[in-house]
Amino acid sequence: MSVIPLKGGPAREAELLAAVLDVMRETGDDRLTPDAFVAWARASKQTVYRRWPSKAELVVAAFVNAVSEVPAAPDTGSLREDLIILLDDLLRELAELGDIVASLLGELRRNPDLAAAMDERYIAARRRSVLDVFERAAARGELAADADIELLCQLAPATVFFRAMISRERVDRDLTRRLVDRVVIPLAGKPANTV
Amino acid sequence: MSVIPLKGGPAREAELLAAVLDVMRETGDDRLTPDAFVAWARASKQTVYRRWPSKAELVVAAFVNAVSEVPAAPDTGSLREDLIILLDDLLRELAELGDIVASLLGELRRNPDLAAAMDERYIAARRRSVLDVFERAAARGELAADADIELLCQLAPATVFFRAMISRERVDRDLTRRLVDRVVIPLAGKPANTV
Amino acid sequence: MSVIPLKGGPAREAELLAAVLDVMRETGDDRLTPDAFVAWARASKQTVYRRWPSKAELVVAAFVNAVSEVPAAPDTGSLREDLIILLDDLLRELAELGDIVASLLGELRRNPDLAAAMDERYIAARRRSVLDVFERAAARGELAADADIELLCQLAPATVFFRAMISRERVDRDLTRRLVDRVVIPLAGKPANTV
Amino acid sequence: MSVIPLKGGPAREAELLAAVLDVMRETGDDRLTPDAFVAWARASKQTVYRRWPSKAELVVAAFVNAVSEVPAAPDTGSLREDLIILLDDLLRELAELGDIVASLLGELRRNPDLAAAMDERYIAARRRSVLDVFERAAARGELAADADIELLCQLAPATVFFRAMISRERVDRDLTRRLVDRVVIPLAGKPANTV
DNA sequence: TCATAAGCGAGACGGTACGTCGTGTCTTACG
DNA sequence: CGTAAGACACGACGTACCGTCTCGCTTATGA
Repeated sequence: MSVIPLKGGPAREAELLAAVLDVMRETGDDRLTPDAFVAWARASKQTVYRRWPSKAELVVAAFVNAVSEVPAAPDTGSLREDLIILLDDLLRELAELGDIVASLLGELRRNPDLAAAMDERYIAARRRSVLDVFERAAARGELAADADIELLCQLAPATVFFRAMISRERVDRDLTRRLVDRVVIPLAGKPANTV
Repeated sequence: MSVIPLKGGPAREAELLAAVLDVMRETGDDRLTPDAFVAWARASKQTVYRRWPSKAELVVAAFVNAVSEVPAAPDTGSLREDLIILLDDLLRELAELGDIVASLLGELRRNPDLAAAMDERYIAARRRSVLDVFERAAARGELAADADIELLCQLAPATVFFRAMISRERVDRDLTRRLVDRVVIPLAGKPANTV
Repeated sequence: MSVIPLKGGPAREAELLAAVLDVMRETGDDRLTPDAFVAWARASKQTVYRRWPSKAELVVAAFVNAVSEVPAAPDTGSLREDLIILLDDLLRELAELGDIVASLLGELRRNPDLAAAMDERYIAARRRSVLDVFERAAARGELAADADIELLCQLAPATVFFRAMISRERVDRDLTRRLVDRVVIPLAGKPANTV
Repeated sequence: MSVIPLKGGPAREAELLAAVLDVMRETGDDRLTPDAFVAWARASKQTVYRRWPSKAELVVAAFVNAVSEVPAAPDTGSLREDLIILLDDLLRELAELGDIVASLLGELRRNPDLAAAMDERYIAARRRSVLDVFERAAARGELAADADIELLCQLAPATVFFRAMISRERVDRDLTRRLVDRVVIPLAGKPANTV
């Protein structure tokens, strides 16, 4: 019946995860129904559910697969430049995958396993990148000794997320620069007047 | 059949909205089914759907109804105290209604009307409170002339939301105080006294 | 609000019953919903339900009201002519009100009160007419002494009803004449060969 | 979750149709609700609605399924005996399924597809049986040459239906014998032996 | 070379949520 | 008090969604 032989094995896995995003883009947003998905991917329900035991797990897997290709933390030698690069990356991500994140938040809240996977494979990874940037800046002596790095590294991403997810305000490169130049750098840097 | 006469009119509306949260608390989280709800509230589907054309609209209405009772912005005479009060209020709200917000974010993203209602009745109202606090502080001369108030007033709530909704980190009074003392006040305050 | 003063009293009753048939004719068939009815009749639910405790009772009342205007049994002096007149009357009735009868049969079957009302005010009345005709024929000596009048008087109406209600076959004046000339008269009349 | 595997395919179809009558018998009469039915049959709404697009179609299908098992027309060699067997069969059917027929008549009247199915699978099949009986009688020379067979074969069933459905009079074996002996046989038989 | 198993596409299925519609009761305001 | 207007409780009805299961086919691997 099928003229095109269908692949199996791990290659299929990536293909299916990519199909998740394709269907979401196609149909507009996060309205991904199993039937629509398997029809689009020419897959069987069994093939999908064998790998990911629920739709939420599938979507999380597709999401972390999509964002896992982002390169390592930048290292321009400047805290400001590194932060801007990271935040602009986040901007792009949310523009493309924000719908998925939003649709997952409810599910994550009541599924600890899923939340753990999302945290480990996405949140923690990004946090690591930001911390790397800050640690390099500290090594370069760009940071105040008493800077609350844990809080500092969260302020800008939190604000970007807040505006993208909750308050639905505009999020653009102007915002990321304001955050870096008026919030993070002033709080992180050695105060000029103490020199 | 019914021995207890049931209320009608606008009084019923508030009763129904309160019932939404009751059922959600009862059943654990956002699993509010129309049948369970009308059974709990001794209401008819029509009675509900006449007022709110979908479950999402009902839940949003219940949410904004629940948070609309919060009193006006605090005015202790101190920016720091005012901010701490506001953030601790936010803390309480998210502890109680965070599940609802999380479960709504996906829906809000694809329903502009719903997002508008949520923004107008919740986000914008809270923003107004924070802005009031900052404006009073400015009037008292507590703020630097060039402070980016729009950004400043968003940093702390955004971080609280981020940790409560996305990164699922602990959110407590210690956090709100760190945010005020190490982020908002340092960025807002006049650097005059350090000269 | 209403510029036209609305009637009350028994006159309204007949008006409402007539409205039942009007709405049924308007909307095609027996799909009579209480809301549609009261809107059409500019009446209140209470006004209707005070008089007829259920939709079925209302429809039965409207039906018997509609068919109660049929004149008395014919008396042409000829059994054949009388029967044809009666059957053609039945034909007209079913053409106009057959939908109502059909839609009522299920309800009548499980509502003895309704069935009794229908029987008394419609079935029995018609039966009386047919029996009258037969009795006059018997008085004229047109009937065989051993004719099973009870059965005879039912054959033709039963066949008309069967074709109109159950087998949905064509029912016309040709059929009524066949019934009279080939069934009822041969069975009722004195057999020619016995003369 | 389900430990007992459930059948699929065409076997399920007959099972479901049988369940319709079971539930109807259980709940008394035609009060068949989709929810009660699927619960009783351990079926899904989709499973039912995929096959029969409405409750009415389901009930009609269950009815014709139930009556389609009736054996072929009797052939005792005697028109009278054959007719009595057929009418007594009809009697049993109406005693068991009369409620269903009555509750369907309204729906059949406004749904031509349903009426066609009912006619083809029930009415026409029964008519064929009666015609067979008459044709065999004609072949045996039991019928008058000018007998209106089309009408004749309808008289007795019509009367049985009329009394069972419309006039709600008693329908028993005495009636069927009266119909055969005083109506059908006298009208059908050759008058030769009376000469 | 053939058979035995494992993965797959296809899709029916059980279960449940969701929103619409029909029926009869009740309340409110008006005449 | 009876009425018009219409909100309401109750429950039937049909659609959509999620995850499980079965069937037959293809493809690898084993004898």
